[in-house]
Amino acid sequence: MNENPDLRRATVHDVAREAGVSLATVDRVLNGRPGVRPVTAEKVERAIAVLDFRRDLSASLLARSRDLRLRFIIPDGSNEFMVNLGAAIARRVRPAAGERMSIETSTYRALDAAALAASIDALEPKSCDCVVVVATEDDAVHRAIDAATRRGIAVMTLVSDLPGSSRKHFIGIDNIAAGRTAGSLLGRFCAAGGEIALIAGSLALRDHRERYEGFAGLLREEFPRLSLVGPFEGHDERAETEQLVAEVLDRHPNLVGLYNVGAGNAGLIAALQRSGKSGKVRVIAHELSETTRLGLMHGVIDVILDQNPDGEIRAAIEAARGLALGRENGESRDQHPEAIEIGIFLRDNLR
Amino acid sequence: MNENPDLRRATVHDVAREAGVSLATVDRVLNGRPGVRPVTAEKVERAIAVLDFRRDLSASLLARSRDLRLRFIIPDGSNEFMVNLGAAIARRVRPAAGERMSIETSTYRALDAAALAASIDALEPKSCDCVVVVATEDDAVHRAIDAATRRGIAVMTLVSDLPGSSRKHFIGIDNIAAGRTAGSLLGRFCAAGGEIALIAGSLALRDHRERYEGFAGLLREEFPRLSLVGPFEGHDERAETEQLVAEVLDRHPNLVGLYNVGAGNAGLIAALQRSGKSGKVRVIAHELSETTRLGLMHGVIDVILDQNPDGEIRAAIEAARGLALGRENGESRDQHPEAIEIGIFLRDNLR
DNA sequence: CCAATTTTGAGGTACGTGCCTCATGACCTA
DNA sequence: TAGGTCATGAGGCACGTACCTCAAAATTGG
Repeated sequence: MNENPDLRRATVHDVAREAGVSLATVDRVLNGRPGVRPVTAEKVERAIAVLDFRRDLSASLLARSRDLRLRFIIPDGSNEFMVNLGAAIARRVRPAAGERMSIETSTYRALDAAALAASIDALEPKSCDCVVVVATEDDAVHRAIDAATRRGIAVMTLVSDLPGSSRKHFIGIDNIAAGRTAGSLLGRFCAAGGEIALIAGSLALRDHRERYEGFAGLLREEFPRLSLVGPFEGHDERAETEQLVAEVLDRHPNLVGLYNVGAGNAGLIAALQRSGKSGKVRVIAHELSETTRLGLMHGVIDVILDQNPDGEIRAAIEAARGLALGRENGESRDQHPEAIEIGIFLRDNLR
Repeated sequence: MNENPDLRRATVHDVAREAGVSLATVDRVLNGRPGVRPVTAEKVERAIAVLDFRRDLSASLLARSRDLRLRFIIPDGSNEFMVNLGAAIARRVRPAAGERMSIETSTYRALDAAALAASIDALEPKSCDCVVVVATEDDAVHRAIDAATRRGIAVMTLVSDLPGSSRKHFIGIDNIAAGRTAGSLLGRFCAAGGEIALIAGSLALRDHRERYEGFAGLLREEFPRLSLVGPFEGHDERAETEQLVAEVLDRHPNLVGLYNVGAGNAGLIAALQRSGKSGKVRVIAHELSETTRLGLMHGVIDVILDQNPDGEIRAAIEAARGLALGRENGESRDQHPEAIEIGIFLRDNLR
């Protein structure tokens, strides 16, 4: 049984009384308005700390009679994962509106870093409080993020990080751990030993590289009876991946396992089915989608590692609220958002 | 790019205008106060539907100047999972307070259905809006839940459901799917065939039974080369489970896999280590905890299926907000909370 | 049709915060 | 010391909803 000691949370009035100043001054400090001597501001800060005052976000947004404006910027195109991500965002628009958050989405041509940077630069603080971007590793993007931060827009990265920039949070999975998990599973699936092939989209992509490294490292450490073939790059293209996998299967007739760290799963599935090896080779791939779901159902794919777009979007929205609360305040009382878990799906626990 | 068509959400004022009644009448309808003719109420309901009016929960709680009161009732005792569940609740108390929700927890003696029922009966609608219980299958509990619902307290079940009662939602995993998933993994781990043992706490427990059935069914359907030994009941006791597992390992020297659907993992691990078979038998168990975490790290356990207490608590809180919004309204506009995913953990993706 | 009762309207105050104006006080500089 | 700038206080209105009172209107029963 928990009894709450302070039944009522502290309000700005309490802070004013505790600090021995007027409400107006507290307001000026809280909202970063000018005209407060450092000494006075310090008194207010102390009172805030003493009373553990936390601004009531709902009342705050109510008073401003404006919503917290959140914008997602994601790559467009046919990448099934990004489409799912967009759908996950759309799914959250209504519920978020109920909590006074308006969500907008814009897209940029996939891999077009300049376009992404331009999109970020176009944001004005008066119409956007927080932006969440699926970043590509690029200097222009890096600069755009820093500039947006300076303009007072909170920036977060999603799925793929841009460490070193002024982004407040990264929302996404640990791709090295994902690679190791795939290795751990495949190692147990193929206990008898043999060859395992690794397919990637491009090793220039940070997430693909990290998955590969985690996977290869784990096999080396724990399953010396398994030998790694590849990595091969299929550039996340259906046709190219299909041909690539067909060739690999052909050249390595005793292949026992296959790990695709990238996209292009439709091609992978087609090649496996065509070769007649479906079900005989253990297969792990990434991201739940219509395609991979079917792959699981038909027994072509054994395991899917998934980023859980819904969870990521939820975490992003929650983190945005957190940032909105602690903004402008001297102390950054932002807690890190919960880490995104790697979803592991077999045919039997498909959601 | 999404442009919001109706920039402003509808307010009670809009509803009053649309319905051609006064604000007071709208208020009476919205909050179920008496003194409104059915005809008039109908007009208001129509206006609400037309404008897609949704009460602003934050403003509502602000106006009432009281928080949404949520109570969790969970079993006490040494069950590590329940302790974790309690910790997950505690972790959410502060963040929830920031959204005007006060959370309290009470416990009852594990498996003591009468005590649970009494706890539920003791709740008054004026000090509790919503209660979340880890239910045991019992008629008295069933009745207590129905009575609470009649008193105007929303009830939800957590972890273990009580279907047929008036509980609004069940928050928990699909235990049949969990059992099937375990079977699917163990089947692939032990592709060469052999004997697999199943340990349960008690088959009288709904979740244990369901996991067992899912597991056994899947092995039968997909892995005929594997034969199931058991189920054996260890009553979720450390010592009893340890002795049980030791006996099973002794009597079945060629055992290739082991699935524990219940608790008592400390005993399981001890028995495996003592027998010298740790690492030679593939092991799947349930619930991340200090114990099972160590089991994973040391290679005694291969996979842990987890309920994700944090996710469950979060879902429960979100669902409670949803119920608070739609209460008293004629239409039940409650959407079902997201299903809880079965977490799958190996040594390599421990969170 | 009158009286009793029920239904409805009008308007106020409150919640915690944001934002505005205006007045007053303190401080500095010439 | 006068004139100016800057810091601070006092207070009000707004946001959307809850809840209250009081009066006016509509409906009902006899």
